[in-house]
Amino acid sequence: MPATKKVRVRFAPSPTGGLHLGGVRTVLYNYLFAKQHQGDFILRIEDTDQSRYVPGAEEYIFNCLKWTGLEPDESPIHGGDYGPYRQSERKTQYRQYAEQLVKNGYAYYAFDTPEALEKMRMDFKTDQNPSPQYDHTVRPAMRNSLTLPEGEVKKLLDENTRHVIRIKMPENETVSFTDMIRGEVSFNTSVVDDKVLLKADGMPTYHLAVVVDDYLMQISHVFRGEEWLPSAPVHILLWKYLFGPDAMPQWAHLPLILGPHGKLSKRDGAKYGFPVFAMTWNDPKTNELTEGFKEKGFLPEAFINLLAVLGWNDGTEQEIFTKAELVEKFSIERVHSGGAKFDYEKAKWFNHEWIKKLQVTGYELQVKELLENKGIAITNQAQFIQVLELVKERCVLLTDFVEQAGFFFKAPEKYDVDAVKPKWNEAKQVFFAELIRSFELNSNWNAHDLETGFKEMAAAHQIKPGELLLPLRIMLVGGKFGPGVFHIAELLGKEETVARIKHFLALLGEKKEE
RNA sequence: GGCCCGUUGGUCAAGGGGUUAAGACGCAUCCCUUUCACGGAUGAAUCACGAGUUCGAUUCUCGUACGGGCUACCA
Repeated sequence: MPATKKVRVRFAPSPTGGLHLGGVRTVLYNYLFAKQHQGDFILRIEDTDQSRYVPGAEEYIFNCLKWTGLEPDESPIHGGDYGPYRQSERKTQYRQYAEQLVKNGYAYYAFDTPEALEKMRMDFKTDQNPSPQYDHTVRPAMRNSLTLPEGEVKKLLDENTRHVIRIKMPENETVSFTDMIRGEVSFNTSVVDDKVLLKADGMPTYHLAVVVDDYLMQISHVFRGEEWLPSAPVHILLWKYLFGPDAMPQWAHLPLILGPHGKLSKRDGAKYGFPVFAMTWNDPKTNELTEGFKEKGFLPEAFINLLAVLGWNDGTEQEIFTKAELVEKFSIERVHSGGAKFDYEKAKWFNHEWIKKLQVTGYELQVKELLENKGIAITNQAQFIQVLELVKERCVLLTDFVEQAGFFFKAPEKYDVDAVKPKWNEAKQVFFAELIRSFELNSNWNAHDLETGFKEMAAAHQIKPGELLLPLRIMLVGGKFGPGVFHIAELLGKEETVARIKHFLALLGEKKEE
């Protein structure tokens, strides 16, 4: 009996589409647990259902893991000693385990056609039992190696008749196990059906494949979504029959992340306007584009932070965690057992906190790209960094930088003239004309001196600074937003500041004449 | 329908027989800021229900209700 098995955990997605929040959180918890215990985190691709294969989905999953910084130690592309890491490439090894189960009386061949199964469901359907299962009560009525004479079974097998292998669930046994989150969970085998283990195409189903692969890959802990809880007894039994209970990993079934009406879905995201996928997913079949958290403007640091505390906390008031802190503090026992509704407002708050917290060099490249996509070119790198520093506390999403920082590098296209015009007068016109001259002669171009000079001049003209500040802001920014006006002027530089004032004055002149 | 899991403000949640039942998001009001944010202060809002155990239950037990998941040769 291994006293301390090396920690080896895995995330096992099937490559069928976008990677949603719940999936990323499962990755996160697995990753954190592995790193905390100096263990390995493995990515295994569960592509046993060829009918659901989606090209590009696997590569997409890798990209998501890369973006979130939760990269596996072993995977189809990272390699490792327990490969191959795609179940489709492991196909040949599953059959022997299924046959072994048959030989030992724990499983059987079933020759029922899809039509026969359909008929069974119709025949056994009652009001009390609207969806009959292939279980110990119906299997005597079906065509399988338990009901057919031995000779006929052999003949069918020899003729290569299409068949599956099903687990033979005990009629009345209690299967129980300790879930690291929920404590003891138990099931009566009489209500669990005879799950197919090996499909007619020779591929294993999830149930056989997870157990075999987790064994072969020496997985020590299985953390997966709560939706797997009902099939846990099948897996427990398979472990017992195949490898003995001592080899079995420890289990934890993670609570679901809920949308407004149940399990969070892509539909919820579309309907309520928030992303559900880590990164944008382009479905090659429908060509449908679903925006992800990355493209929406989330920082990976914020994304894993908000996911970590959706269902877990360390018992203190801390909410902002770095990845390193999470590795140190995470504990699977403190994960909630109840599902958590996803709150997009709070998610944005996390991102805002991270934008403020992080060095701007941590995301300047992405912001630059966003600006360039809007036709705003960055030429002065030093100025760019200063601008980001100045406006970052006003940005909740990375995409907000376009509005908050864009005007520094490209003059506004639209001006909120209406905010100025009604109160415009000759005195202000004179003031700004003089301001231009004064600015042009200025040799101390910094926010503080600019402000003092501006106020002195206002006093000389007997105009309250407040009445002049807003017009100046509109001239430089185009609207009523942004940091302090003189900080803006400082970063804009003398020439650009003067040019924008002149331009706006000219604009005002035109409008006046209308 | 059956099985399983769950239930502390609108949301995330701490707490686990005796508490003024933390904190965060969001919301409201005020302060700061002659813009918008940040920040600060204050406020409204919670233990699903019913029994039982107990001197005392939000906390333990049992029911009920509600929510969710599963019920495929999908994962």
